[in-house]
Amino acid sequence: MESLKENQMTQNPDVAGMLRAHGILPTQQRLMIARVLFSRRQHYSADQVMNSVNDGRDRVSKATVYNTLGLFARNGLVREVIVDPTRVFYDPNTSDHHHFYNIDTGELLDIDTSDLRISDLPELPEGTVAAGVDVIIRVRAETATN
Amino acid sequence: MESLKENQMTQNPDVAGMLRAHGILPTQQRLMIARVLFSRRQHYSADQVMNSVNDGRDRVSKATVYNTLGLFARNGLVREVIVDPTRVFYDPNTSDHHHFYNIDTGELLDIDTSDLRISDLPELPEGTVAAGVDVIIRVRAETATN
DNA sequence: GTCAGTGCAAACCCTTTGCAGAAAG
DNA sequence: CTTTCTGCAAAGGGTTTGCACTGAC
Repeated sequence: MESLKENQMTQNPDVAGMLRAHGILPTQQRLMIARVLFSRRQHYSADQVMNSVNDGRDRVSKATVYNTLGLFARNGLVREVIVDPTRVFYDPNTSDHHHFYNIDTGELLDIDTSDLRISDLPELPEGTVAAGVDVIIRVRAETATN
Repeated sequence: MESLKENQMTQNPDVAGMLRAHGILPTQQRLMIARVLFSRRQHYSADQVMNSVNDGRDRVSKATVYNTLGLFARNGLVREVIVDPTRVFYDPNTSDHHHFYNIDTGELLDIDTSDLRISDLPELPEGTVAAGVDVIIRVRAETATN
């Protein structure tokens, strides 16, 4: 039990604390979902989270997965990435960065802010305040014969 | 009949020709949809196109609206803008440009390329070729209490 | 014991599809 | 006349919701 806990800790520094820090009560299901997101630190669709969480014996329902991801996003624990009209991706990396999106494979990759500079930001439309900047570089598989 | 045609021409330079130039057979319904897109030159969700096209007496079915917008997008007549997981926007402006998206109102505004410069584009992931760059500046209504 | 969280299934909404009838060339 | 397009209604797929049960504190 102690070793299990230690093992988890190495991969996921205090997930429960992260949840609390974002005003989220750390329940079992939420912890399971958060561990998936923060151990691999990739991008996940709700469906992928569903599968990753439920490959073991302990199960989390679909409704809870969706509700929890929405909760995490609202509270700033993860970032929603909108690149595909058919599904939302959740990104555990909330620091300022951008994305490659492979339209053939559905793969999503981070682009560090230092690798892409935006200058001459235009004035915002009247009566609005900035809420975020998303840069998506769409790519295709080179071999795509199409 | 002549004056009607002239009137349309002022707003929409040769819509039929545009369709043909993109390899699209200009049928009545497609012309009606294209006229909506190219007379006001704004951004439309499929539903907004549906409503605009069908405010008159001549009607176009929902299936045809969706299929036609998809066809237009595949053939490069319009650009799909993915900013909201709940709906796709269609942009009759196919020149290189970016967008403001008001997450409160759903309003979409163009940003000219000259008003926003991207430099230091990172190397593409191995085995991929560029397919497009989308920059979305998300804004909120200033007064949003939320 | 009280209140928030969870699970299930059904509801939702946008979008796509199957197929018969209509229109275009 | 042949081929493509259109319309309708039904299916599809990701996401949300209603409500009773469970678990957290």
